[in-house]
Amino acid sequence: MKEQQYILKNVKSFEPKHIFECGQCFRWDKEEDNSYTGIFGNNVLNVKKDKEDIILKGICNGNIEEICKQYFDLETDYDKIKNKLANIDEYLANSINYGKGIRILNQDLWETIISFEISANNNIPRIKGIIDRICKNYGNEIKWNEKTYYTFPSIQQLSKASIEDLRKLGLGFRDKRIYETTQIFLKGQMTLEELENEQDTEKVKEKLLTLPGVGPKVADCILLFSLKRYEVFPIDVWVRRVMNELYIHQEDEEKVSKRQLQKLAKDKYSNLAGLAQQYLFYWKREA
DNA sequence: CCCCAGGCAGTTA
DNA sequence: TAACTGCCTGGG
Repeated sequence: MKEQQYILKNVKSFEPKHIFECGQCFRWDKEEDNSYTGIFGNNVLNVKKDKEDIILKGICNGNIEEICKQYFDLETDYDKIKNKLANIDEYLANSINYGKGIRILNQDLWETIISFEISANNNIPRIKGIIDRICKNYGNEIKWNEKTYYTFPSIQQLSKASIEDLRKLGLGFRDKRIYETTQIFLKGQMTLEELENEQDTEKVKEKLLTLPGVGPKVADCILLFSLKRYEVFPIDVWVRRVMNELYIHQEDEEKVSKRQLQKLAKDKYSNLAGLAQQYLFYWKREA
């Protein structure tokens, strides 16, 4: 495949650092020139901000423009979304100001399911390392600029890994969960299509929750980061921290349940709760 | 040495 | 249904 390039002129709401470091993805790495290189699908891409332009360059399996429009959610008007959210309260307005270039990527469902199962009780550097090793061992090679990159393995490719193989890659207790989830999709007991085609968010979530390694938080991440459900509100330790700090009296912090936080988020942010979560999360982690 | 990290699953009360 | 606990592993 040949290298392609696509330049976004004068684009608003697109900051590589915000997009790749707001916690939604694990396969983008910062380069020395502050650009980011990542792998998604069968594409390897470098994203560089140059003043008001975004330069997208890499090896694409198809037309780079169409692929990037889809992956970077370029059809969505983030200015409109941010205006709505910023009007909700001052805290949100501040956090949006901090992560104004965030976009929710349109990520592959299979990769997102496995990646967030791996994220359980884990930290980001280690999650990235584990996923790297999985791709190196079971994905396809793509060469670009003298470097070799690896795609995320398909269901069939990952099914070649035994529980012991996965343990050797450093998955720890998550090995069995990943193995069993892979088997479920390999055997067709659940399909990616049925998840993608189901319109009712609660029904998709119920299905996701039957997978080993998928609990409420992981299910919400899959819904938000791959299935475009902007209304879900994944609560992890950081989101709990930021919600406590902003909305809960200190003496009540221990008492407020996850369920109550969910209700609070829904009441405040309604159908944009997931986007609010991203801005708050990024702000709390960076600031 | 201990503690924790973007939770889940299994067990109690 | 809420509360509690163990879990692989690597870094601070």
